[in-house]
Amino acid sequence: MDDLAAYTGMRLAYYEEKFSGFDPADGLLVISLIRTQDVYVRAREAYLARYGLTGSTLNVLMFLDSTPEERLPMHTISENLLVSRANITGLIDSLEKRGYVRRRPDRDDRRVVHAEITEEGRAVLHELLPGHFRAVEAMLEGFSPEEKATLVELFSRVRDGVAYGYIQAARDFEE
Amino acid sequence: MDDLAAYTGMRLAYYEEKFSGFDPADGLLVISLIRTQDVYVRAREAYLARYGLTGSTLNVLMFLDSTPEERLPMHTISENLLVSRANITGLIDSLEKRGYVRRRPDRDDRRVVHAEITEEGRAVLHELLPGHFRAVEAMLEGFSPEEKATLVELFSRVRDGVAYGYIQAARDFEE
DNA sequence: ACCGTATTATTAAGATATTAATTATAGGAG
DNA sequence: CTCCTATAATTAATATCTTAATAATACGGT
Repeated sequence: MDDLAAYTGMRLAYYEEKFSGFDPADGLLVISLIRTQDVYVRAREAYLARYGLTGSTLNVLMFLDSTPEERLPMHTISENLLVSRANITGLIDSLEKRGYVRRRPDRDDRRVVHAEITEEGRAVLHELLPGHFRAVEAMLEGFSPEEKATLVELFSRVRDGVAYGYIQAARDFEE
Repeated sequence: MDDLAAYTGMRLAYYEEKFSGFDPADGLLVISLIRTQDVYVRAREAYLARYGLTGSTLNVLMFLDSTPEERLPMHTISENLLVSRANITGLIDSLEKRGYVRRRPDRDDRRVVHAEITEEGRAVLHELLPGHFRAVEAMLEGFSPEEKATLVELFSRVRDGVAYGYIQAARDFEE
């Protein structure tokens, strides 16, 4: 048991007693998920900070870099990256200021603004990605392909559970 | 394949070609982790918003509610919840304003300030927790005990991987 | 007892995110 | 053609979190 389990164990035993029927295993799973993402994201942020980027700006650059299209409308970036349009406006502002992306008007629809990665953007991205990929591979080198596949499948089922369980159950309880 | 995989598949195939040796399975795993936590956290925030709380304020209330001690020093809360002390100051400010917690001076060390949950804090917490626990159980009802245990163990190994892989590899690459 | 170093909590400054309001443009119903 | 509604991006207002600076206190070595 690592200190996460020791810490959460105390809380979960308390709530198991107080709300009989609550399974501490469920609580541990949820806390494990959140802590694991937190630990990973913090490590990644620390690495990206050397290049003046954050996880969010990296996501935008990678998305613009890897799509077949030359450029993409703001709302497309927003929808794919699951962040608000207002936030995309700010992220593109930040990247544009450094010359990593460019804004372009849409040919047909004057409401639409496209964003496009520049050569400078590609340069910094391709400078940092090898270290990033190597880090991810090192992080996961202890996992077999089967274990990785299991994890991805379980993640997918947790997301389904959120949609068809968490939200629904919370609504039921409200009534 | 859900739309997460469809979306990430495009990116990952691109980077697999571009940086040969990068395993798309690793990329998918990392994106799955982040998306899964994101989906869960957003659903939880939506539920907690009905009670005027956030995930962070809930964590503080649960931590103060479930410890054997009457009250806890600010720095103890900070360390256990893995957030900065400045942030704990703000969260306790916010909860104190609503009467859910109380600040108390330390008997011996005048630098130390303790926080303590109030009856009002316990009342709102115990009002929302049954729905919260029920939601978590509903979310995970499709998982066997073995699958839950597997997931928790794999999470633990991912965290180890971050510590001994991601950070180390990033440092190596830097030199 | 005194000094220099730790540590605790807070405040200040800055980054990043969200929702709601605003402005401009599109596009369909009549 | 003209409204009316919908959509795109931005701006404004907030909230939350982080790091760095600050102020008060503690404590060990001499």
